[in-house]
Amino acid sequence: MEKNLTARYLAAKRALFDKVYGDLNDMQRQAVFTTEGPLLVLAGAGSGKTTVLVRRIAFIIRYGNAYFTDFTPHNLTEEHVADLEHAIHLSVPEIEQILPEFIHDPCPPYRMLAITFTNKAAGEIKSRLVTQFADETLAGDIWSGTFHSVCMRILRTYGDRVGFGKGFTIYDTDDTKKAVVAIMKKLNIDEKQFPPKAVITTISHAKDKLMTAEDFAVEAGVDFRLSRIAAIYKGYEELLRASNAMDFDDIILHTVRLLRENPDVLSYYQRKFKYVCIDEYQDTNVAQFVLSSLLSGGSHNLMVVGDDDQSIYKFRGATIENILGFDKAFKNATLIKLEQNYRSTKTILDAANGVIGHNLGRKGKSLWTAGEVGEKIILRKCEDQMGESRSIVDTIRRMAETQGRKYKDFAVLYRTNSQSAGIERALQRSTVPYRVLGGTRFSDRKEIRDAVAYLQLICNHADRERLLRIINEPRRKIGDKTLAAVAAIAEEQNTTLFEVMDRADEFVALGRSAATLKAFTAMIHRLTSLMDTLPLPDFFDEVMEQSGYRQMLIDGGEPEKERLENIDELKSNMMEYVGTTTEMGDIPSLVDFLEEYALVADVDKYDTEADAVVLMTIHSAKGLEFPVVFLPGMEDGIFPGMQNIMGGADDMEEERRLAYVAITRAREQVVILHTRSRIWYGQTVANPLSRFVGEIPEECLVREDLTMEGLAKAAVVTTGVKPATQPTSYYERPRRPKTPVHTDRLTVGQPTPAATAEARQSMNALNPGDRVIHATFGEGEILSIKPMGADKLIEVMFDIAGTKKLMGTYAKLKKL
DNA sequence: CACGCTCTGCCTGCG
DNA sequence: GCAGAGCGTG
Repeated sequence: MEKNLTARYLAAKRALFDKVYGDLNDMQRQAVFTTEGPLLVLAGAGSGKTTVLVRRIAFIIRYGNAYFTDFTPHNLTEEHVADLEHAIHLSVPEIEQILPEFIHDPCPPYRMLAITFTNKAAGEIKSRLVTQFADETLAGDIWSGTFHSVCMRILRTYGDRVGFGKGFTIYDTDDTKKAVVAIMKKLNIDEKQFPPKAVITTISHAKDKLMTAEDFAVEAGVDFRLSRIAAIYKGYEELLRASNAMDFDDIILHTVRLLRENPDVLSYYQRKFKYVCIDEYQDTNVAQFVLSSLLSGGSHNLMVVGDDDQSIYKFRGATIENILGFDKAFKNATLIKLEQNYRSTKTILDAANGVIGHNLGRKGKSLWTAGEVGEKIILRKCEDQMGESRSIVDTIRRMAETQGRKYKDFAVLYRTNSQSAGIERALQRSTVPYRVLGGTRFSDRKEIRDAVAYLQLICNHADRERLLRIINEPRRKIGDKTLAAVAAIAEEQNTTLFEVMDRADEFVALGRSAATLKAFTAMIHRLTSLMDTLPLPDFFDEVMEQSGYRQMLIDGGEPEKERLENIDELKSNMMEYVGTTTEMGDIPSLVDFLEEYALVADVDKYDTEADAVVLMTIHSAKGLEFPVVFLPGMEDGIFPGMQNIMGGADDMEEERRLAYVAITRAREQVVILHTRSRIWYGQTVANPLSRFVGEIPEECLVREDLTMEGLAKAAVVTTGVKPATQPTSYYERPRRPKTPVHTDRLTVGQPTPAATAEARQSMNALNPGDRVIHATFGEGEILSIKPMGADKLIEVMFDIAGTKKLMGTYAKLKKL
């Protein structure tokens, strides 16, 4: 009897939770309610991944392990259980009033850690958490951020334990490159034989795997190539140490080292974090995997969300094995798959499933939808990249007109940034508004880097790379010779460049340059003393004035105008930064700003509001969705790229995942484009259709041929081979079609140079119902007119020749 | 030391 | 096809 009551109580409780979370599907709900132990949520594209993540965090904070716990109050009565059973008929808000009685071991917000990859994702999680809680501060207490920001928060407290001073600097990829090149020069290593880019990638991947310079040297052994890189790695590490700086990889690496080497610190964080959640787990590398296990090592409540099929960042160190081997790495892990897709049509999902199904190394998911079949995927062949670009613009214009779509409904996603140029040109000629994402980032512009380098040097005089960057910018007549002398003295005295310059008059070797060098350090000292007395933007103005940087740009005149504007833009970023942070109470220091600046990428991110077609790489489109997606350049040699065709099977699988990501960005319509021939890196190539397109089920596709050949054939089909010599009796007798003929599979085209403005004009004047005359077919009546590319498909019922479909520009119809 | 010419090499890119 | 790097000259 007692046992029965308990069972009824638990069932009633779970039914109530199920009803309140009824807006989620079964799998999503299970993920939300599973709070204890390692949990892997395999979330397919568009399956509500972020929703689950956010709702689960909110659930744990509010109710703890309320759903799955078998805990029952000891004073359970028949009456109470009956009440609970009846409560199922109440409304959701009413039930929510009851739920607090089931709270079991809830988690205080500050013991919750949520890690994402991008600032954008972190921002989205934060804002969605705020809407989950009425109390904003509750959401604010949650530790949520990127891997790097979370690690920085830890390193800011304990950085000294791994040998970094308080104000350590973060080196970005450009600083790293300069440093590595400098080391290579010093070690006399030929840049031709060892391209710095490859060296940097190798070092970065070593760091991703938690390999130190010593580890790397051991692994390299006697291998000539690797041991040279090991030497560079070692020199680079020493340089970073001397500059009191870390690169991005180091931020993770040193945090792991800190936790591994300091049991007290590890134990503090393990006790602190009761729940750890990692987003985009398929993108994690070895270091991040180790970090996740360390931080969650106290409670073992590690939840990871990801999609092995969307792992597209192997090239920057991600190991798909983290997600594939999660259950092996964490015993008793729960696996939940989210396969219901709320984004795309059935056709799009069938296509995506068809493609990804060709991969072997995957957990195996199959997306499905309760939604509609939708439009077929258009597979369009164009003559060249010009035709490809134009047809995209034409289709956008047509769909905007006929389907009432907004421009922001369209995205053009390509494999490489270089593909954007042609499409941009076509868009520029039209009136279609567009934006291009990617390319040079704001923070990568030279003037921005220079300006920030001044600030960084002011904060950290030891910063060698930043000093070298701006020492002669503007020109101060401090050339390579002088700097080499300074560097030599610094080496000998085992001190920093700045220190030597500061005491330049003490070194005979510096001779006449001493005064110039001292003038420079004096300026930096002067600015350093101003640092804490002025508000940040005013201080920045002062730096730009005293350094002469602003004057240099002004003197540069018209060509430097944009740079000057960018400097002002940076200042307004600062004003914004000061404005937002002071609201939260702290007065932001220069150090705070620089850290934020190093960690937070550009502000000029994708703005969903502006009504414009958006162009970007498939990589940057991950996580986004659009009603209509164009995929130009679907050709073997472009996508998959040549280097992936030559590479191993793993590379091809990654490339295929990228194709999967591309297709699943679309909600309603995909247009795949390829060309007969195109100019690719200055060479004319005729690529075969992408192998990935061949993996899409044929019934998902509808083909269009806009090549010259295709158009010629279409013209033959619609207007007859040699119309003038064909007897009219050859054609069937007049007959109205019983049902409108579908034009789907008809090959249609855009106007060729032959299409004169005159032809277009006369075509535009035509309407269904008009009587027309054709050179060959004689008189007839227009049944319908459909836009096709830039042209029109006109269906005419001729009195003698029967019903024909004609391309407007070829048909030369005359209105009667 | 600054400018201009030629040569090369080229995918994707968060923090 | 184009941009950035490197080299040579005024």
